Amino acid sequence: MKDLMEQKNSRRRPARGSNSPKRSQPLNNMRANEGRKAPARDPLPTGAFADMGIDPRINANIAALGLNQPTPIQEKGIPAIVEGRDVLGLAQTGTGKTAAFGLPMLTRLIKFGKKPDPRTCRALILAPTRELATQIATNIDAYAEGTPIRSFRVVGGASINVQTERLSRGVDVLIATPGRLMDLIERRAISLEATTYLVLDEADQMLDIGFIHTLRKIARMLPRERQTLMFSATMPKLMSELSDTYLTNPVKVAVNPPGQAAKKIEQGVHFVSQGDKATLLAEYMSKHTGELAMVFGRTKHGCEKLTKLLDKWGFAVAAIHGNKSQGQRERALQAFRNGETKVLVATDVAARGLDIPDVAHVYNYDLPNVPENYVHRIGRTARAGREGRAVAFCAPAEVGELRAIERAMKAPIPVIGGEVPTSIPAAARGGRMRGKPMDAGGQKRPARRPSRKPRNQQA
DNA sequence: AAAAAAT
Repeated sequence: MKDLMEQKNSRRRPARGSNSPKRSQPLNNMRANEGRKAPARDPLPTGAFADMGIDPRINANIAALGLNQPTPIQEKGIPAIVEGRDVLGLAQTGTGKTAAFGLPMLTRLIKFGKKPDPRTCRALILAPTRELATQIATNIDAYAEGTPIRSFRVVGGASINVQTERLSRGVDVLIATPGRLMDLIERRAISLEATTYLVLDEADQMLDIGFIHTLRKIARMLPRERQTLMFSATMPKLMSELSDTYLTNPVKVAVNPPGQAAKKIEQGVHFVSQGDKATLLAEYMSKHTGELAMVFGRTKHGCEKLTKLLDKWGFAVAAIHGNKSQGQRERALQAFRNGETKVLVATDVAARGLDIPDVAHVYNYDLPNVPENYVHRIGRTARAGREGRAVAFCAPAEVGELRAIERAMKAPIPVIGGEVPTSIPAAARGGRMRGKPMDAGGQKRPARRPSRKPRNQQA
């Protein structure tokens, strides 16, 4: 199967296959281990993951990848999943989620081995964006190398015939975005009747109207007797409703308080007029040339415009958003991962989950209109224990969004530049109007607006 | 109100 995925990708030459970024560190660890042991022996299952019941072959693979020390979510989640329990995981990406569900699930697939029938899959992983599905597939392949387990990724924007053809042989692990999967189901290219493992990744992003409908339809096609793993960064009401529907007596695992950004990210907000944002961005980036930066815009069109401008100004820049072809999206991401382009301009399609270890800066060129997306966006930096910076550009019209973000994060973002727009009452910024609640009333409303509303006595 | 996901 790998050949198939590779085949599809190999139109572009640059050695792709394992684009695992975590290669460099791992080797040290391996050497350290070899030193202590007789060389050239079987990779004996040792270490924390083996103790949690992970298959020895998989264990050897992840050791080679440098995964030795389980992250909190792995530590809590893996034993439960190995046991066959349902799990509800509250965690952002970057917490080791993919391994947390991937390792134990693959272990079980090996343990209860049986080949998949044609046009069936034994396990299904659903993700909200194509790039995320691709990333998960890459990781799963790396974990499962040398085992009989075969995985395959199906997403939109790629030839459906190739996918149909591959599915005709059946697959152990299917990684999919909902739309394309539904299409394949309707074409009878795949049936979920024998799928006894379901993983919903970034589930809260799949709650959107239109998405959730497809999700429910898909979920109905799986057997009731199955193991379901659900991961979400936040837990809105609809989310817990969903988990009640799909999970049976789940083990709940939460790592770092929901809605809170990781700590190694140095954050700041710079107030600036909308028209001066591009120049300001160029200034910031010029101070850190050679370092990877992600720039988030609000609209596809806005991202496109900004990309052209930055390109004109000489930045090595690429863009990723929903108006680009899948090929362009993949090339942009690949070039960014390689460091060929230092700047990636993106809509919220890239806000979640993407794991690009070298991203040093996140610029919120436009503030997100969904406050939680701020946390996801800045989570693209400071990965794998590195440091990262996140700068938000706030135009006068965006102050409302800024406050919403601060409320969601339960913390103010330090002001690092520009003037706090004057239309905002001073009390609301920083000062927090301590002590005296009402007596500032006079200046709270900035002067009284002329008539407009004939309302009552006033005017 | 915007973006994503099927063509």
